Formats: sequence, C-alpha cells, structure tokens
Amino acid sequence: MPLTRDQVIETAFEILRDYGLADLSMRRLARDLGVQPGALYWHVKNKQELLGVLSVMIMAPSDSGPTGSDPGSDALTESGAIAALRLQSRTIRRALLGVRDGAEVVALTHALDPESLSVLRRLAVGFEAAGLRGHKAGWAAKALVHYILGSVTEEQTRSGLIQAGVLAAPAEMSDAEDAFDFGLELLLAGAATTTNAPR
Amino acid sequence: MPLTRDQVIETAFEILRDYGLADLSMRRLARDLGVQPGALYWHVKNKQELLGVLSVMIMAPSDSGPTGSDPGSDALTESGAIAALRLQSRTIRRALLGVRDGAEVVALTHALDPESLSVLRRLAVGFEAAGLRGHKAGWAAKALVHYILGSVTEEQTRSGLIQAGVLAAPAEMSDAEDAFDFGLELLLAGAATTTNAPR
DNA sequence: ACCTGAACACCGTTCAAGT
DNA sequence: ACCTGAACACCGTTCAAGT
Repeated sequence: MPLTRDQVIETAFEILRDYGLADLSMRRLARDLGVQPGALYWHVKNKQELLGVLSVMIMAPSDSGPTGSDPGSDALTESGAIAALRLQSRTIRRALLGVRDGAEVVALTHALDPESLSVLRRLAVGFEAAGLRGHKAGWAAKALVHYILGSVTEEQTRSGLIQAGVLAAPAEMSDAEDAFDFGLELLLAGAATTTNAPR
Repeated sequence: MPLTRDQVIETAFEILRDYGLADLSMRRLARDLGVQPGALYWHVKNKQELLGVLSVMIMAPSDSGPTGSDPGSDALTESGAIAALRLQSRTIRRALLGVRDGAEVVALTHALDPESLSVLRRLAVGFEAAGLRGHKAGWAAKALVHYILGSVTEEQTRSGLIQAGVLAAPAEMSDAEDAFDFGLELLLAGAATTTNAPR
C-alpha cells in the first residue's frame, strides 16, 4: 500500500525523539521509510511544514488545562490568573522537555510564524485575566514565550552536549528547574505589579 | 602575501552584515577570499569558532558602559542598579540590531557555550547590585538574556522575511521597541519586588 | 495518485601533496 | 607556513518519466 502523510509524520517524530533534530533530514527520513527523498514531497510541502506539524505534536500535552473562558475556577481573580499562568508555563516546559530538541523545533517554527502555535494566544488571554489591558497582555505573552523557549532550548542543548561527551556533567544537577522557576516568578511578579499600579 | 586570520574574520563579518547568516557558508567565504575552502581551516578551527568571534564583534558596541564596580554613579542604590540594567539591556538590543541576523548568531554561540560571552557575567553583577543574592542574580541574568535574544531574534527574522517578500509589511511599524521595553519592565519590576520582599 | 531516477545547487571538514 | 586538489559524507528541492 502507498505511503501516507501520517506515516511520514510519525516516522519523523520518531527520528526526532530518538536521535534529535540534527539527524532529522529529509533524506534520512526517506531512507527510514524505504522510499526516495522526492517521494516525501508528495505528502508534505517542505521540511518547514513538517517541523510545524511536529511542533504542534510536541506542544500537545500542554494544550489541555484552563483556557481564558474557564468558569468554575479562581482564575477570575487576578492572583488566580497569575497562578494559572505559572501552571501553564511549567506544563509547557514539561511538554518541550518530553521530546529531544523539542524547544529548538518549536522555537524554529515560532520564529518563522509566531501565530501558528496556539500557545501565544492562550498565554495572552491569561495575562488579560491577570489585568493587563490593550497590547500589554500580548507583549507579556511574547516575553514569557521567549523566556520559556530560550530557557528550555539551553537546557536541552546542554544535555545534548553532555550526552555527546562534549561537555562534562554539571556539579550541581537539576538546578535547571529552580532557575526556570525563578525567572518565571520574575516575569509573573512584574506582571502583578504592573497590574496593581495602573497609573 | 598570505591570507591572514583577520582577513577571514573581516570578510565573514561583511558577508553576515550584507547578506545574512544563510549566506555565510565556509565555501562562500572562501570564494569571496579567492581561496579554496580547505584553506580557511588553517586560520580558523571550524565554523563554530568563527561564529564565536563574530558574536564578540556584534556585542562589542555594548561592552562599554558601567560595570559592577563602577563608583561615582548612583548604581550603588538598588533602584539605580535597576536603571543601569535597563540601559544595558537596551544597549545590547541596539548592538544586536546593528548586524543582520546578529541576535541569531549570538544566540547560537550562547547556546553552545553560555559562558563565552561576557554579557551574562555583567548582567549578573548588575542584578547583584540590585540586591539579588546567591544563585538568584545569575538566574535573573539568564532570564534577561533569554528574553533579549528571543525578542531580537524574532524581530530580525521578521524583518528578514519582509525584506525577502515572504511577509507583508506590518500595519503598525516599530511597536517592536515598545514590546521590547514592556517585557523588559516586567523582568526588572519582578527583580525589584523580589528584592524588596526578602522573606 | 503516487513514486523513481536523476539531477541541481549546494553544505562542513579532512588531508596528502605541493610550494 | 600556507595553500591546492580532491575527496568524503552529506544537505533540501524539483521534475520528467514511469506505473
């Protein structure tokens, strides 16, 4: 039977998960599927589109949870909204960490088309619930996304280099999470004060 | 006369400035220098090292200004330290914007070796002056660097796509600076409150 | 509709051999 | 010391031609 788009995507995801972004070439993908490289372009526009699909898959585990219009939670209060943003941010980090080079793939997709991923919109809604009006909610969401993608990309690059034997293992392991949480608090505390001083 | 390392670096910088990172290949660089590709490897270890040198050059315009131990300024007070950090951050952004794909080049270098650029250390010193103790100053500096590199990378990617005709020009131009400043204030306000509430 | 074969226009890096 | 020639092992994408 013929190759399907889903097979292409699934195999691409497996290469990414097991070997990383550097090994995810169209030619390697074709080889793993037992097909000529050109065949892929029947199922997929180009590599960028493929990475876009993978980005959505990587982020999928963070797509559940509260949206902006979620009644029955304390997200109606501003401090509740901040708490929700903290939770969402950690969930996104976990989703990115779940796939090798996940943050880099999502960052690539996000750079070429910031609107394509739904994260931004959801976080912006969260910041509106936290009391940020006008452009400010969107700006805050962008800042948070840059922070998350930058942090996790560095974290994954680091562990990739260690696994490759290029870097030695760090003395103090896993303060990465503490560092992430601290930077997150900085951003959220800043948003909270910006809300409380609306002059 | 023989090729010098400085010529290699200078020509690489010109390609980057005039044509962008995508055009800066070792082969293109060799062609512009009138030399075979292999010749470059006598002067430079590999492409990564070359990008590291370019990163330092890109950041150079932001290397002046106040350091941590700068007497005779009001940086001795915590709010003065915050003001200094705000100024430094804007200066770094301007330096990155000064070279095509500057933020991406620096981000690449930073990802593979976060210690190599001196920015991080300087910003960490700034956060210490602002009252953050222990790991916190370093964490705050990392957060700020991720934010700056992420913001400016997106800004430059965007203008690159527009120039290439892939994207239409934005309706509201240059709210990029407002967006940057807002995110910056978030981070700095967060740092200020974290300082004032040392419980 | 779906794929092959083959090409086009590239990459970064190495290294014996030349001068 | 410094460079050439040539190779190695790759890339992403296109497209006529086949089935």
